[in-house]
Amino acid sequence: MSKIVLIDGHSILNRAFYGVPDLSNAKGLHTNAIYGFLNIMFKILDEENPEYLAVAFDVKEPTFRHEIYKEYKGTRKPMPAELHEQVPVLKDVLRAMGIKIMEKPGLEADDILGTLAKRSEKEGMEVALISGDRDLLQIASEHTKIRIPKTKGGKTEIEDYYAADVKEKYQVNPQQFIDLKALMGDASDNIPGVPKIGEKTATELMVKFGSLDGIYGHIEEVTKKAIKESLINNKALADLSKVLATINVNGDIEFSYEEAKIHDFYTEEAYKQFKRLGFKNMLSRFEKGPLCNKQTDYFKEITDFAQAEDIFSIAERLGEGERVAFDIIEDSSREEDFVGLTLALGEKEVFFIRAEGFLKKEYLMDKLSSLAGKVKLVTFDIKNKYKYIETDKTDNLFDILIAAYLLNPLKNDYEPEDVANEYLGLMIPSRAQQFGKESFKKTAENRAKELVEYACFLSYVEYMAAPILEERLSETGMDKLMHEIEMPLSYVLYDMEKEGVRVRPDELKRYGDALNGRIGELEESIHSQAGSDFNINSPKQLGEILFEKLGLPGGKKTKTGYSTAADVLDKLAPDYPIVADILEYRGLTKLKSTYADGLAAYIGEDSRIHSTFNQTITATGRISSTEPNLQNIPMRMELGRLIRKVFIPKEGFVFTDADYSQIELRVLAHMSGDDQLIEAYRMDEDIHKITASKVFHTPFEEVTDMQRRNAKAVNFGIVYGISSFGLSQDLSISRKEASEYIEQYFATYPGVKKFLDQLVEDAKKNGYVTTMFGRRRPVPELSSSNFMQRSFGERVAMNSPIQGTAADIIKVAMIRVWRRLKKEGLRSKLILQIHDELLVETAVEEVSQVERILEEEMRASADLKVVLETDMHTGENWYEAK
DNA sequence: GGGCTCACG
DNA sequence: ACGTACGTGAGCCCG
Repeated sequence: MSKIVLIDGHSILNRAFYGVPDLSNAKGLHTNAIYGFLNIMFKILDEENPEYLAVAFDVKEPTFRHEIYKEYKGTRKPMPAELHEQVPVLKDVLRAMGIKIMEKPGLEADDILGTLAKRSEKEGMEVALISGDRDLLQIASEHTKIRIPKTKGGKTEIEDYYAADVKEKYQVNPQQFIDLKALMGDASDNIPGVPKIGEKTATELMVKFGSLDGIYGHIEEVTKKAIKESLINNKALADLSKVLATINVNGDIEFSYEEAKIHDFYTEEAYKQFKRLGFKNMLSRFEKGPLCNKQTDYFKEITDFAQAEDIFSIAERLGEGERVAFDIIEDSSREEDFVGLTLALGEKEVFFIRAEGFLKKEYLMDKLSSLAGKVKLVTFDIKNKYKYIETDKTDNLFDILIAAYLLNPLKNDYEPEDVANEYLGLMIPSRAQQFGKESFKKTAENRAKELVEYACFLSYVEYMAAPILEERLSETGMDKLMHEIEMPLSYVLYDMEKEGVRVRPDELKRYGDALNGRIGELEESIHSQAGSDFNINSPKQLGEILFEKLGLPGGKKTKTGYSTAADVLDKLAPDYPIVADILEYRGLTKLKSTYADGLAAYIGEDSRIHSTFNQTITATGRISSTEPNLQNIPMRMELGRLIRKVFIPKEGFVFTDADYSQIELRVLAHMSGDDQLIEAYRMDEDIHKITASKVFHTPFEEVTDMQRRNAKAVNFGIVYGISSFGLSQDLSISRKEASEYIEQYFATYPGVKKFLDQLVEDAKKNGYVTTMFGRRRPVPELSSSNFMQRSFGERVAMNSPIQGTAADIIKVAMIRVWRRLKKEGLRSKLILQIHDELLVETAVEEVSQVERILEEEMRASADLKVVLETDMHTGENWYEAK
C-alpha cells in the first residue's frame, strides 16, 4: 500500500524554532528552525519511507473563517522576526529539493492537510500527518496517523495518534475532539466571552453527553452551576467556536500526486543551499554509497533452541574476566508480554533470542541467571532486571545507566541512544523514533527484522560502552563510588520497591472524607466573601479576585500575574478573613488531592504501595521517589502529619524509624575542619543554641528563642550556599541585617568561611565540585557572564559537596543496614529512605536487634571528626515511629 | 508543556 | 537561562 506524508509547515517550523538552540551563522541569518525542520522531516521520511510528500503553509489572505467571524485572527501566534525570516528560506530549500509545497488563499494549512488526508485515504493510501498542533487530531483515523514531534534539548520524540490513540488519551473520538476543543475555548482565544471550561470538566461533559449539541440538549443535567450558566449564556459563541475549530476536509484544492512523488532530493541547487546554510551533516544525505562499517551485519536473530544453547554455553565459558551485555525486550513483566532477550558476547557476536517455541521466558531467564555468576554482566537499568537475575552479588554487574549518570548527573536522559551518541559516537534510533508507541509484541509481529536490529543495538551499545565508561569512572576517581556504593545500592532499592509499604485504605478514605466536609464549607465561604463563584485553584482567577476585585494590597510578582503564594497571603491573612480561608482551603485541598486521593490510587492488591526509587535523577546524588513520592509525606503541620497513621507495618511487625541528627551540618563541620564547629558538636548540646550563643556573644543559658531561630536560619543558609538576599527573605529582615548575621557567623566559624571560599575557587578552576566519596557535580554556571547565573553556580558549589556527601553517607548506611539485616537472618526489612531517615518494617521480636543495627551501621557509615548521631523511634505506624 | 503552588529533606 | 536561598515530585491551571 502506498503512503503519503503531509507536513504542517509553519507548525513544524515553529516547533523547531523553539526546540533547537539558535546558533545563527556568520552572516547573521538565523537557521535553527530550518535545520530543525529538515531534521524532523528526514527522520520521518526514514521511518515512513513514503511514496508521496507534501508540505502545507498558511497564506496571508483571509480565510473562510474570517468570513464567518470577522475578528478572527487565526490560530497561530505571531512569529518573532528571527523565525519569520526563515520561512521563505525554508520554502526555497524545499523547492530546491523538489518537494511539493501547498498553499491556497482562503484555506489554512490545517484545511489543506485535512483535505489531502481524506482524499488520500479514499485513494486507499496510508497517511502520516506531521504537525505540532493538536487540533489536527480530529483528522486521525484508522489509516491516518497524526504525528506530533517534540523537540527537547536537540532531541526529537514523536507522539503518534491513530483514531484509537486519540480515544485512549482524551476519552473522545477524533470527531468529538473538535467539540472538546470548542468547550475548552481553544482555538478561539480572540472571541470575547466564549465559555472556557477546564480539560477535566470538558472531558467529563463530552463523555457523558457525546457532543456539544448533546450537552445543550441536556443542559439541565449539567451539575456545576457556574459552568451551566456560562454554557447557557454563551451558546452562540460556543457554536461559533466549534465551527472555527473544525478543519475543512473538503477544500477546493488541485493536487497532483505525480508532483508530490518522492524522488532523489539531490539537485545542484539543493546542495548549494545546504552548503550556504552550513548544514554539513545533512550533506551526507546526498552522498551515494553504503554507510561505512555496517555493524548491523553482525546482528543475528536466534529462534532455534540448539543455537540458543550454544550461545549460552559459549557465554558461560568466556570466563570471569570477560563480559556479556544483555537486555530484555518486553512490554511488561507478565509472561505473555515477554518478547525476547538480546545478548552481546563480543563486538561481532550480537544476538536477539526470540521467545517462542521451546525458547520460553523461563528457560531464557534461568540461563541468564546462571550467567550472572560466571561472567561480568553488563546492562542498562539493572534495578529493573533483578527480578530476572536474582542476585545481590553486584561485583560482577555493571549498569550503563548508573555509570552515565555518575559521569554527568546533570543530564535529563541517559537512554541507550544517548550513551551511544556520547560515548561511542554512534547514532542509533530510539524506540519511540523507530516504533512510536507500538508495543514490542506488535513490533515483533509486524516489523520483526527491525526489532532484531533495535534489540541487538541495545546489547551492542551496552557491550561497547561498558569499558569506556569504566575507564572514565577510573579517570574521574569514581570507580569506588560506582562499585562499592551505587551498584550495591541498586539492589537495595530494588528490594525496597519490591517490599513496598502497607497502608490502610479505609483510614485513608476516612481521612479524605473528613477533609471534604471542611473544604466544602471553605469554598462556600470564600465564594460568598468574594461575591462571585470562581476557581480558587486557579492562581490567575484568585489573583484577579483578591488584588483587583477586592483591591487587596500586594502587587505583581510573577510573569503571568499576581503572586498568590503562601508567603504573600500569609502577610494578608491577619487582616482579611477571606485570605485566611484561602490558605486553609489550599492546605486542605493539597492534602486531599495529593495525599488522600493521590496515595489511594497506588495501593496495590497486596494493600501496599510500591514507590519507585530513582537512582539517576538528582544533581547531588540523592535518590528520588516517584509514583508515588513517599519522600514528601506531610510532617511539619499536625493535620498533614496525621496521614502518617495510615502507613502501618504488616501483622506481627512494627516500624522502626531512624534519622540522622543534622547530618549536613555535621558534614560541614567535618569537611571544613572548623575547630569551633567541631568543638560545638563535641559539647553534645543544642547546636543552634550554641551557634546563637557564639554568634551573638550571649551566655549559652541566656540565648533567647529569637536568637536561636536566627542562628538556625543561618546554619541552614550556610548549607544552601549562603546569600544575604536568601537569608533576608527567610527571616523577613533587611539584606543589611542578613549580611551582618553572616559576617558574625563567619567570624565565629572562620574555618567554614575558608572552606566555602575554597569550594567556589576550586569549582571555578575545575568546572566541578566533589563529595567526600568522590562524586562529581559539574557547575557550568560558574563561567556564565550573567551575574545571576554565576551566583547560582557559587551557591551550588557550596551546597552540592555538603548535600552530596550526606547523600553518599546514607547510601552507605542503607547498604550496611541491608546487609546486616540479611546476615543476621532477620525478617525485618528496610522499606523507605527519606534523605536522612531510614524506615524499617521490624518483626516485633527483632526490635532491639534492629535498633542496634540501625544505630551502629548509620554511625559507622562515615568516619567524621564529629559523631554521626541518630534519633530512633519504634511505633505501630509511621506517625508514632517518627 | 510550562508556570504556580506546596509537600518533604 | 533564574531578580535567588539547596535538592526533589505532584496536582492543577492555562495557553
